[in-house]
Amino acid sequence: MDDGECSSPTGSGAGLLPLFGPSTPPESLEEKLRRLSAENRRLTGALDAILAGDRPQLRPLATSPAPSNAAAMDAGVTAEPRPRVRTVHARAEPADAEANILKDGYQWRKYGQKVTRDNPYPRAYFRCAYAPSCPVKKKVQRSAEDKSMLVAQYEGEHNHAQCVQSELVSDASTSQQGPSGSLPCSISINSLGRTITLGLTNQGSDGHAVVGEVAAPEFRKVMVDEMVTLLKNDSEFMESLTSAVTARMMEKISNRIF
DNA sequence: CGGCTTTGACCTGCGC
DNA sequence: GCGCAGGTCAAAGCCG
Ligand SMILES: [Zn+2]
Repeated sequence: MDDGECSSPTGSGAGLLPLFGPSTPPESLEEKLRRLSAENRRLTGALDAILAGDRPQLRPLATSPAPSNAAAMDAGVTAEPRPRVRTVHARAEPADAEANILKDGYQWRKYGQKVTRDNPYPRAYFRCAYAPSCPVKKKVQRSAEDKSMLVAQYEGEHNHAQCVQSELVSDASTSQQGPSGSLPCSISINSLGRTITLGLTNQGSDGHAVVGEVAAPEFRKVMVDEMVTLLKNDSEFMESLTSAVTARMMEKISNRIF
């Protein structure tokens, strides 16, 4: 194989937090909107705070096969191997998804492939092509439900640069985050953080109807706008979308990509 | 000829 | 101690 294009390792925090969920039975749309606005303001504040000062404090949320890294250590900044594990959900071309190839801009050397228990698709194990100087590893596996989605798990950080940053479309869909959203909505954020695509997938890999795309400078504003619009249309959908947006935002924040 | 994928074997942690 | 499941090794082979 050969490389060619590159992209940014859009790492994502491993945390999906149950922000919404508990109470939402009888609530006026207006009140809901106010609540969400407040929530958004809170998150914005948190974002600013985190962006202002470096705070590497992440929520150690375990997905399914949590690594044996306790990560409970703090202040110990010695020569810790930094077991940072980032999970990235990304869309891929059908051909790439079939071959478990995730274009992230780095050169990888495949060293194994196994079938896992709960996922019918095999999991591919990659190591960074820059032999042991760069100890980064990644596992790529197709999503069980959405066959066009690749779930990559990065471990470690690269110690070198890559060539070009290509557009890695990282996705967050409600199908993977808790019971709060069963609607098939999703949000995709370009790896450069320039554009945001809100989508409504139709249970399958092909039905990806783009709802809107916005530029980054108006990120928050448009996000709130979108929330309002969708709220007017369908509050349930909005809730799902909010969940997705929040998760994705937390991921972005965690990795300080902006 | 060199680097990389392929693929089954091997290793290891963990639960019973 | 055994078996399972996930992770890695390494021999063989493919391809430029
Ligand atoms: Zn690397």
